Amino acid sequence: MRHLPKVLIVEDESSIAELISVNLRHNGMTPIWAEDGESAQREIDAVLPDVILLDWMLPGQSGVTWARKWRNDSRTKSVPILMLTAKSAENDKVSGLDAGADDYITKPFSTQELLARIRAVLRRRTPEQATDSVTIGCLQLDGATHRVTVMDAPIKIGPTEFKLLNFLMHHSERVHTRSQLLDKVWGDHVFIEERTVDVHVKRLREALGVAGVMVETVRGTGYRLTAQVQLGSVNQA
Amino acid sequence: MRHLPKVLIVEDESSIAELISVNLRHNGMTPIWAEDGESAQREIDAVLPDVILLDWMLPGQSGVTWARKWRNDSRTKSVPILMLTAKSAENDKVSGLDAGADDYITKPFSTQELLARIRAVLRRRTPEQATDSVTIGCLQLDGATHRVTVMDAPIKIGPTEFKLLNFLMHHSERVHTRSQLLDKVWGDHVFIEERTVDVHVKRLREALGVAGVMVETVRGTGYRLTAQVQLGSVNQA
DNA sequence: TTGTCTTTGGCTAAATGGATGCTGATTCGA
DNA sequence: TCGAATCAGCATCCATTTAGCCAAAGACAA
Repeated sequence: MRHLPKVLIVEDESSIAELISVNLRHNGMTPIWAEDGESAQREIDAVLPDVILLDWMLPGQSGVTWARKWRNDSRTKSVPILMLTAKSAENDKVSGLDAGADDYITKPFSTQELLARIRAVLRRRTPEQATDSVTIGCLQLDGATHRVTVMDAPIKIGPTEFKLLNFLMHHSERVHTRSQLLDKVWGDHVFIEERTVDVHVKRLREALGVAGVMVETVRGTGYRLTAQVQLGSVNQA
Repeated sequence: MRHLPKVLIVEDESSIAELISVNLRHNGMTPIWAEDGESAQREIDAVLPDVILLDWMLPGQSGVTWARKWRNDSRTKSVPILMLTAKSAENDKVSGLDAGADDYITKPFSTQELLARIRAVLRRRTPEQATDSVTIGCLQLDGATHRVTVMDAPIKIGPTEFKLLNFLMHHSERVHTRSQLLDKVWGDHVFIEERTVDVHVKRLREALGVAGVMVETVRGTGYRLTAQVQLGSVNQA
């Protein structure tokens, strides 16, 4: 059973917020209302929502400011934001998307459209990022502290390589195609060339040093992390 | 040869359709153009496309209607649909998402974006290949890790030999003619010399080392994988 | 701004796939 | 039993595919 998606509505007009809430509730979602950015922040601190509906016009700081703030916070970075903009002011769209909104909806909007778009962003699978620690062979990764050690020696590793390694270690001894890696590590809404995975694999190997050989290429298929490193070719002598 | 993804473009404006077609063709896809829903339906009946690009505004029934129809048809149910919506008609953008579209793109769009989304949608929908594992005698093949072991020793094997072995192991103790193998392992659309199977069987035997004898030749017929290896020659005894 | 990280595209080396022709083995009829 | 016909094994060549790698451009944060 899937949990009910929590939708944080940041909207100063209570009538609109109420209207949206009723609709969301009728469609199996849990609305949470905040009338300004500050209280929205408190709600986010308490429970991380699945989607944020953000009014462009808010008392105090504008919605764009909050969007940018949340987008920069690692905790809320991956929460989709839908901007509600008045009229179809083109500039709003630009700055809204610029601030990191995932979509924008112009008021007045039909509830059908709103629901459809919320569902659309919910449908996107966010990348899996486990935060526990794993050990594979001489490799050790701590999800909480973002630290990787090879034979107890800490190594320097970039953010993407970390995410990639995190996924591979949680799903080791198994081949992943580049597509699967893009979906699982980057998320399925990103538009990235498959070959880009190669580059990150290369850099991951580089960063791992001697343990780099644990990242194996499975030609024609993808990549695999293994503890059982093939030392030489084992076919007939 | 990998099959080119077929993209059905349902768009009444020939200039746009042409533009998209050119771009698709340049990126290794096969565009098929239909002016309206009816002809699109005919194209679908003929050959099932891999993706449908559907204009929201169509003569006759609107795109949403067709999307819903295709989404409910078992044959087309799993074909991803990308809706093309006109930006000017903000209010009309009651999205086709609820009708079952997988994504939507607002016109005008960049060709980059269009291609990226098509690729993303193709990636997402690609079914996983069988990843179970089989054991025949001392031979073991694991689809998930893409590994083959002979007496627990991993062996090096190329993609085609892997597929061949995978098939043979799933259908062991049975003779397969060369053309059956071509159909089942290579696919029934390829045109390859039957003798080429011999070459791959040879390479497979080589890769299997001592277990190579498990791949038996049935003269005049084809090949068979067996656990009960005949040790001596079986001529007149 | 600068420096770091990400992404892309191109180039190259290596691996792989497929065809072909030769050779040895097997079958079968005379 | 011999010899022709057939069939599979095998080596090798060439074209294609694929992954590694690099450099440059873009994004982004400090």
